[in-house]
Amino acid sequence: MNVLAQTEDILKQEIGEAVLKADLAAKEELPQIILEKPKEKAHGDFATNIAMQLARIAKKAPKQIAKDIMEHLDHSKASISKVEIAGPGFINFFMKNDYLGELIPTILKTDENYGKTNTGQGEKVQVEFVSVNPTGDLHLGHARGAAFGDVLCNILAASGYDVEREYYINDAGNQIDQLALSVEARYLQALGENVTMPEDGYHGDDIIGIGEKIKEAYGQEWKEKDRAERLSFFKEYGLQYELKKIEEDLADFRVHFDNWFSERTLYQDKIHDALAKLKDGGFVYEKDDATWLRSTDFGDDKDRVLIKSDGSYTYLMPDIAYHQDKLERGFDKIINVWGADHHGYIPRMRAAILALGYASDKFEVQIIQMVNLFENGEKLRMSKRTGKAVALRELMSDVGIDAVRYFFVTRSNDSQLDFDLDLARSQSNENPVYYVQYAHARICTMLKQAANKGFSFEQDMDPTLLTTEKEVDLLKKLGEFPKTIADAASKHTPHKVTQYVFDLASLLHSFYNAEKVLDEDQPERTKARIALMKAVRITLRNGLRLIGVTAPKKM
RNA sequence: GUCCCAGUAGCUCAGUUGGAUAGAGCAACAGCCUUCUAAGCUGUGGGUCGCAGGUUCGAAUCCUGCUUGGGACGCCA
Repeated sequence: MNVLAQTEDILKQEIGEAVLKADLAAKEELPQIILEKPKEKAHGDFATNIAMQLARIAKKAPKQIAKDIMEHLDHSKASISKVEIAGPGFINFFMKNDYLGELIPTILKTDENYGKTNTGQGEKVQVEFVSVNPTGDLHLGHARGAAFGDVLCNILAASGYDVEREYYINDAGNQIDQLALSVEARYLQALGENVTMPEDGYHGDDIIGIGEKIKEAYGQEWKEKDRAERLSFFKEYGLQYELKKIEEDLADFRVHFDNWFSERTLYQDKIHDALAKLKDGGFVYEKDDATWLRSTDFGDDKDRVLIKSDGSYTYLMPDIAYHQDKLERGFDKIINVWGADHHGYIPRMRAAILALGYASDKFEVQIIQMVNLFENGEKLRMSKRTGKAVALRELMSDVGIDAVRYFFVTRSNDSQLDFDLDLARSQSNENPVYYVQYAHARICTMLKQAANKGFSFEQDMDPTLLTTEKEVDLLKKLGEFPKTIADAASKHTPHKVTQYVFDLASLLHSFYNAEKVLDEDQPERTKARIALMKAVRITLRNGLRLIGVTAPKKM
């Protein structure tokens, strides 16, 4: 499936044997052989720095070592066409690139599976993301987390990991009581009463909508009722309303979850179990009428309250129980996608996990840095409280789902993102998503033309006819796709997929302008190029699918 | 004050677990549509990789200090 990786593996092995044959190092001294793809084409298909690494062990100059290795290489076994020594001791390999011939048939055959590998080997990974409190609209920052988490899951799944997507619903505790109070205020306001919003209430427009809806459905009915009963009803009503809206917004954003986990379910016994376990370990103590976790034993900079002096839990306590639950479900790794404002929370969570007796490397947090929104050259401040935040829904209809998703996964997650609304809105070449989609649409048009002109789509084409520089560049890039995805998956860097897809589109456009695909005078070459175009189309589409962006047939 | 993230071309950002002459898009400039989609292509200019030390054959990358911007430091969530 991954022909490029096979070529690399064989070459690495052959280098290793050459080192041994040249008697430069003993087998156990042999460092890991690293092949890199040189930036300069003139430096070959692969390069290795092994000679420099061996300089100490072999006690020879790197250039001499490189020469020794070169003389002991089996060229035919490793499909090498030429070897050069360059710079301080790099060995550059120019490959026969036979594998490129197999590439197109492989891609056409595997089609929508091209790019999938089993590098994850079925490792069970759970990704928990978004997990917004059901107290307001999803805004820009959440959208970035949603896009990141979703694409991360996509590439993990494509690389043979066993992935589960989970959303943690904070449907218990203080913020949900505040939601009930906010709904109450909006309801009474809808009835024309002059009530002020609670101090810690939620001021979003959506809550106003809830108040209106309750008024429409029930009129004055809830105003008359007992307050506790009323608040209890408003709490459930508001929660269901908010959750439904969040789920719909996410679905429209093409983000779906396998599991929606309710915080409330922890209150049956899981919190007690977790607390008991922490107590058994001796990591819990009482002070000032509160119950504390001695998280400083595990690297936190201060101890943390688990149960407040009024007897209620802090946010941390159920969250510890939640993480214990997740770990007990047998995942090899749980990845949490959190906003930048929660990064200070990591040490205490990690401490709790250690206190519970789990290995801390099973727990990973990906921090999504802030999104700064710009409009008319001015920075807009986002805040849930002021209700001025740009909602995801608004953004999707404004800018388009493809552009939003693409934009968010273009940047590395741990770097802040400036989102220019005017730029994202503009349906022009400034927007990179069109560039990639256009490449796909272009190929589709070509293939349609090919069919109209009666060119055959047979797979019996001759790949050796693809010899121009642009063709070879395209082929090599196509061959890198599975490795790129696997790499992005293992390093948890979805933005590498966006980068790849952009590079491939760029090569396609360049090829398109330099060479004509459909040429009646050269039927055999045309056949080969049509096959190449089909392979590029498949790869672009698969890449875009991983990002969650559509691949239009025409634009 | 402590901790986390970032500082790379005018702007927004990449930079392959330390590699060769640091890249892309946008912006600027000059070209390319009787030819499969010009939402495209080709070329040019543009850099003290925040600053200063250190580690080594080699540092944008690793270490230390400093500096700038953002964020977090609650018996809120």
